[in-house]
Amino acid sequence: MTSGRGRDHGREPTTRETAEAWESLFRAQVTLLRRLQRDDVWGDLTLREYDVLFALSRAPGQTLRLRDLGEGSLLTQPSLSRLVERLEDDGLVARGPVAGDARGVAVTLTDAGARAQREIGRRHVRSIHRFVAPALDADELARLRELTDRLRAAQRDIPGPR
Amino acid sequence: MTSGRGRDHGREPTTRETAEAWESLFRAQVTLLRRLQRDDVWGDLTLREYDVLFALSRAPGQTLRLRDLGEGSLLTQPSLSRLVERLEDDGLVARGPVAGDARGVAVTLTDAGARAQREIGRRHVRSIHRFVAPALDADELARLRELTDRLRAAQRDIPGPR
DNA sequence: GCATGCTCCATGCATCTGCATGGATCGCGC
DNA sequence: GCGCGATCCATGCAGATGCATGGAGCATGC
Repeated sequence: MTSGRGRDHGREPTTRETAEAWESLFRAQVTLLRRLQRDDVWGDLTLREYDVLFALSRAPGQTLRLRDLGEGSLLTQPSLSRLVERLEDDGLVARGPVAGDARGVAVTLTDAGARAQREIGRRHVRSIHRFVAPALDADELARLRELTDRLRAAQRDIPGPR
Repeated sequence: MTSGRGRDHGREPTTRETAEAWESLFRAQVTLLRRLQRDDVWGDLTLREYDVLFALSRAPGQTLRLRDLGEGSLLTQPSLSRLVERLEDDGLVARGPVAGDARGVAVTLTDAGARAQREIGRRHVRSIHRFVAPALDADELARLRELTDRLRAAQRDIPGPR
């Protein structure tokens, strides 16, 4: 009897298989992330600060609510709140009101912030290429991307602990 | 002309392809890690503390030098040093000398530490299965594991920034 | 044998993070 | 229009983290 899952037709993985695949993914990410962080491409910013600037650079109007910034963030809400405060002090982002919701805070990339993001981003992608390209060819990378995309996308449909 | 890379015969990926694959891997790990951390399986420990106990549980004699613990760790050397200090205060590990090197510190799992690792580990792998199994079938997980293993293994051969 | 540079670990200190909480606003039922 | 729980963000505070540095032992050359 097959399980009722939609697009997924192969054999259901065992607990061990899921654990081993997750550990491999986890270790690969940790190893690579540490190398990327050590690479001298970050200027005065940390990876987490750059990540916020990057998210803003992709957003329409280079603006996001604090809430939405927190969605894919590595930080908790209070930490993100203060990180944005520091970025504002450095002139890289500006905070403003959200139309139609007086609780919200809209975070916008300033010109200086956009410049910083572009410069760091350019160096960062070269750094990525240096570490990733020797390991996997184009087809393998496409497959890796597809699998990790699906892994992430599936999380939307799985209920949380609460 | 083909590049001189050994086992890798496919097309060399572009900078864009490496960056997009890395971002997908990165986001998947962050998303999943946050869900795993929220899951109530950790008792009094943090993920990083558990990770140290886990590494020790796999080591011969359940013992590792501080230096080796740091290899795959998420922490810097000083932070790891203090984390181990806390674990020792809690009775989960013991510190001792290293035979033949008076500089070294050998960290050993205590019985209580081994118990804690097993209990948390059991809950943790169930948690992993819950989040991963709905997303990918057994073949896909095996493929994902192979790709991430190779990605990580390749880092040994790539020179660092210094 | 000894000087010199390197490795391993610990510690002072500033900063960052998370937890708990609070204040303001929103949405919804009535 | 009003009450009440939920959402959004900020802040006090304790603890964890990283950077810079220091001290002790090791390894190498001479």
